Amino acid sequence: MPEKPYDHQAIEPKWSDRWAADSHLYKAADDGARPRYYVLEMLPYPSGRLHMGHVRNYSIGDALARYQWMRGYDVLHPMGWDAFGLPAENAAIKRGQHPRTWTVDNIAHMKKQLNRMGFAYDWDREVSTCEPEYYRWNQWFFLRMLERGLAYRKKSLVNWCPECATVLANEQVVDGCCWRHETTPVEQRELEQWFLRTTAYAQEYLDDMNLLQGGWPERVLTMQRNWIGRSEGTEVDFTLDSGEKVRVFTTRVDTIYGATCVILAPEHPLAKQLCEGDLAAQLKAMVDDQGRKDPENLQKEGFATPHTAKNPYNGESVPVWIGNFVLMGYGTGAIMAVPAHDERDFEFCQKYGIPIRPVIHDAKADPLTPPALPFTEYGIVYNSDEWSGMTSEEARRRMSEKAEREGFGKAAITYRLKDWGVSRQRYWGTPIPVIHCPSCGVVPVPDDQLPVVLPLNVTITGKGRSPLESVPEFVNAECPKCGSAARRETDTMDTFVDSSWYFFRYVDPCNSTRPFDSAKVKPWFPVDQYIGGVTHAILHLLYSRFWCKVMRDLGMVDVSEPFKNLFTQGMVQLNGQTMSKSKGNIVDPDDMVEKFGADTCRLFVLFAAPPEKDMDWDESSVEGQYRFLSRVYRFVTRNLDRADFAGPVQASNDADQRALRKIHQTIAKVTSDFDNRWHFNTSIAALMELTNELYACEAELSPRAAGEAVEKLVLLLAPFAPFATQELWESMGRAGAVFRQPWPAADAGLARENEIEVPVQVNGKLRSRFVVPLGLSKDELERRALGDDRIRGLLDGKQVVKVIVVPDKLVNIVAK
RNA sequence: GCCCGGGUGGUGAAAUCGGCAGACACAAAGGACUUAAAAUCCUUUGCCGCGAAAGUGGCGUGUGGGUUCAAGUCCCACCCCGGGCACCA
Repeated sequence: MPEKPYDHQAIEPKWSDRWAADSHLYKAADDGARPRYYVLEMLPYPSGRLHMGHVRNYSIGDALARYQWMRGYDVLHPMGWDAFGLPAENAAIKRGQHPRTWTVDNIAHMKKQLNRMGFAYDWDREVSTCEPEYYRWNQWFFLRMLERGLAYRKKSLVNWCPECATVLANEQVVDGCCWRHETTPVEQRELEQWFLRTTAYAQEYLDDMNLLQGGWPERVLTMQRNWIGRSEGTEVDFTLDSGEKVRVFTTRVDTIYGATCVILAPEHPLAKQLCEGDLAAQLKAMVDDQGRKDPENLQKEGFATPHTAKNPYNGESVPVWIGNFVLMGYGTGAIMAVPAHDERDFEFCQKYGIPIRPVIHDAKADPLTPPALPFTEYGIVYNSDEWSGMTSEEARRRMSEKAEREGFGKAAITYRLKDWGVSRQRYWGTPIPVIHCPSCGVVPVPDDQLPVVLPLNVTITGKGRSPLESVPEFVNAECPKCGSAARRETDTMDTFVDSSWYFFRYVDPCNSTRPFDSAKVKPWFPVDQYIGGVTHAILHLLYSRFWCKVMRDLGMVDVSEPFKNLFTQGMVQLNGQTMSKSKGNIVDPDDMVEKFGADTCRLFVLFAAPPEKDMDWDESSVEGQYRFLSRVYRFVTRNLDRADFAGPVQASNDADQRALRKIHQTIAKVTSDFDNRWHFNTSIAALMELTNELYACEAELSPRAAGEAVEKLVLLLAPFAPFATQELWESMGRAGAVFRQPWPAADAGLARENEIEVPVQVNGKLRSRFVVPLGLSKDELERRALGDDRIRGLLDGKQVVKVIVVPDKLVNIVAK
């Protein structure tokens, strides 16, 4: 058969249409004995177009899924859609387009694009988080949390993005600005908001990290650890002169004899009482100022109150100050200042002339030489009554015990993590299912009235109130308890709620009586491999861990952690900036797909860099991938006539042996890349090497060897280039989907080289090489190396001190 | 400031366990085929020398030291780039 030119435009649409109409090809068996579950981190947003960042992400997951299929595993690899409350959606509504219609249209477009790219998702398990049915289960979860005290409503200072006109979670504030609007500083507003008690599991997040160790990147675990911010310390009550107690938190109770004042956060509830007259105004000014701190150049400021507080350990009364650097949101909102042993306290007390009294000395230094201040390390306690002479560690423990025994404090653990503020004043999101009744208060919407759906006749103003408030049909409700007129909650949930559990819903996407059937979920969990960007290390990935633990406590799942393995792929950057639709610097795959085809496009993104590495977008080398695919295509098509696919494989000549060796070396290489490190750039390089080798010995190949070459080449390439390989598979007269074929096994015997070139070094410098049979003994290698003509010349007049022989690797002669 | 990554040809990169640095590509140059072009195929290509040539010598993985027969890889110090954290008591 003559070779055929590779024509992606003829081949690819043919298969993408067939696959789209035949989606059961992708369906994994529910009763598979050893299923694998691969999830690509949440979903393209239907408001955006597919860009190269997505293509890279999906190409990685797709190659893995196809490989696992070929290894005989049932693989669940579904796809879903998220709707974000983005300006784009809001703009659609403003244009008078129904947001749902608009979204559905965009999903259809996105699906077409993904289909055109040949990504092998299980479309039947698609989950769309913007569906009322998904809202229903978000609401159902919310109500379960409300019942258990895991959801609550509280008035508090919250982050407000003026651009989004909504509240943000702490996790969504980046450098004091909104994560979506990097130049818009976040304001602090006091609002009544809904929270989810993520802190209930603070310790569990840390403890369960040993389930994730090894499977998650260390970097992500560290970020979460920092974010959770566990500190062990002591809470101690200082007694105010007014008789009231003020509780401080410290990790260094061993330094308490060095406490020379107590400092309260300006927002501390006691601060108002302690500041009268002029001080009240000063306090108010400081509280107002707290909201718009410039994180870059913060100055420590404070002022003294006329009050004192008594240290329960030494009975000393120290002045009470108000300080802007003391955070209300951490610990108790009050500290004891030990300027000698804390850098911040030192700076503050020096500025205001507050005494500095050292009580810890360096264990390695002379006790009589005071340490350079501030001395913040552990050491030996002195000047501290009966505690003097103890190590810091011992004093911390025993002083905490005393506090507890005598009732003025206790050992305490504090976390930096705060509860998740989920209220949003956006249109787009799951309505929070409660009703405010003038007589009954906050009343949950009964389960049988779920879902509470978003109204359609809404105007988006972008002003500071939820758009839902202006829709009377939505707002006006009846109290489920007493039946009187009531007001429906107009806050919607953060859309991170959607992404917190969608991968459970994938398993049972059409369930209309529960979020999912636990029995169906069981065999698939935890997710074997989750693939996504590192950007969600402390957002989505922490929320998902929270949700999973809640579901476990509800008895719905029997895993504590949702994702066994996490892979964070590198970002695709354009001119140094991460490609993202919010920045508008996206590169659409359409042009490349049109010109070179989806297979080329996928090969290209996989070949450009290992998947965990960030890559700068530069498509100048894409033609090389097209050439490679064409070379493969031509090799296969022109060898089809003579190729013999049946019977035992045997080398009948040198060319056969060369080809078979390379084939099996390549199988081993690609297999190990899949099993170990996913460096598909080297897998593809190995396939190019194989192709080059096959071209070189093509003329002499026996029919059986040619058949073997064709078959293995096509199978090995199948995870990366599904369209071309499917076409070739069919042209080979084979039936079915190529990615359902068994993955080829490497034959170590055929892969073995029988000769090897061994370099010879003299004093570590390469001087010669010679070819020897593989497995030659050390002695023989040494004898041959020393007998080499070039080496003999170089060693002339020198003394051979030592010969290092690494069998099948190298010989190094040390000579003087 | 603290904690992670990373720094290799003109470019993307490879070297997986301390063993031939630059695989595989891109780009470039030259050649074959062609009336011509495209496509394809072949050759050269880390840097600096010597040689008419086959060859051959030196240098070379951010910098400076060290360990080792042998270092891109291990150790110490430093520089640069990227990311995370940063009044968390």
